[in-house]
Amino acid sequence: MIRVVIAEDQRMLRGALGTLLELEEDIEVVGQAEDGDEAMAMIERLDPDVCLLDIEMPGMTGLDVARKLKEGTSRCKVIILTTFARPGYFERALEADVAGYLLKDRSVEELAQSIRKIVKGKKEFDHELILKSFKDDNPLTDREREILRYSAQGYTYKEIAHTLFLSAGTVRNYMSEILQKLQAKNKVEAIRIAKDKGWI
Amino acid sequence: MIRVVIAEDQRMLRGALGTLLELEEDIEVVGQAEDGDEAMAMIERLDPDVCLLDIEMPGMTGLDVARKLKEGTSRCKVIILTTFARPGYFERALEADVAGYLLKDRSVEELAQSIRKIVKGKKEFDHELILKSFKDDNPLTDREREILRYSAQGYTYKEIAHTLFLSAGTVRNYMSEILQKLQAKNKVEAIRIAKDKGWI
DNA sequence: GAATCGAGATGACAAATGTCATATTGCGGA
DNA sequence: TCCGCAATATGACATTTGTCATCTCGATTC
Repeated sequence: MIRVVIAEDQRMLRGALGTLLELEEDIEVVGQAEDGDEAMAMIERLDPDVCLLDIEMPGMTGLDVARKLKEGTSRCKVIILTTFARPGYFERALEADVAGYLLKDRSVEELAQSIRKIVKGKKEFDHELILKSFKDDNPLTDREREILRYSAQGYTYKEIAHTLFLSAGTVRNYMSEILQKLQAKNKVEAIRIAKDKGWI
Repeated sequence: MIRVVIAEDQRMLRGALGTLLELEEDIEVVGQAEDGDEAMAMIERLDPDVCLLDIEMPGMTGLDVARKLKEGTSRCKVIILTTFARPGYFERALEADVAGYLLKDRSVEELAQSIRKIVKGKKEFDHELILKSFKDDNPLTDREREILRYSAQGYTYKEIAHTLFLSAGTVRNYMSEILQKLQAKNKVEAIRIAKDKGWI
């Protein structure tokens, strides 16, 4: 019997997934969490074979949970299950050594198949992801990403400079660089592009 | 037997929903669409009792479909089924005379109950929505919304002015007004706030 | 018919944003 | 050791953004 924990904040999908996986002969859903923190606690307590993690959840994201599990001693295999085919997310998932990264654009039946393969030690990544991740490499440095993130919150350069202990001019320079890299004509467009690709 | 069409772009949820509703004694899922246009065609062809429409789909949104159905002669009851408790969406749904507006934060079992009630002529709206819609009223005029939407795409005022046959100064004036209404200190923040509330 | 209102325009101004050239420092590799 | 690169800074500059007072031109209302 494969013991599974599901972490997904949207109740309808979480419940449906639970019911349908439970219908499979060889799978047992031992826990359902609605946010990252609950998932983390549940995995440590129940020691399942596999956990399914959504990325965008309140509190800890699925990627946060994956990173933490990697640091710890858990033997639980991690499957990221998300809507977003964003190369940025995928990269970060790879860094956290996940066993699978699957899109919600699959059927539950296919998901069950993937779970079985992963338990046997295989890796499963959605093809679409792999293709994208070659093309759309994040061109931004850490600093640039940080500045773009603050900008996206609505901070002015002066405020960002103050927060990061930089001069306002430097922040402007970074933004100038960002705009060129992303081929955007202004902040707003840069933010849109970067969000779209999952770079911030 | 209650005949239902489901329109939802995310395959996993669509499939799961289909399977689980099909398990109910009195419900029959007669069609599943993955975008708004397909849903529209399917509803006209199959004449179901109820359709479940996601809002954010490629092509026509669920709200678009609801509006079109209202104009036409279909007797099909519309249920909007979405993640977003945004007052803006809710208002627009009411204008399209939908029979239900439910969040994906419910279980499938509860959804089935709501479908039954709606078929009998009742209306079903998620309480959360109703509360929010009193508080967070959209303060923006149509013109202002339009301008903010263009801004959110990354257009400069000059470009927006050109598109809408206005002067650049007028566009700036509108934005100035928008910033005050939303209590934002700049464009970026205004866009963030408005998106958050579902106003654009 | 006068008062009022809303959409749109204008101009002037201040502040923020974006571009560019150039300088310093420190670090990692050949 | 020397080279090059990345991070940071500065100053000068042009452009865009945001604020405000004021104007015109229909509609609407009284």
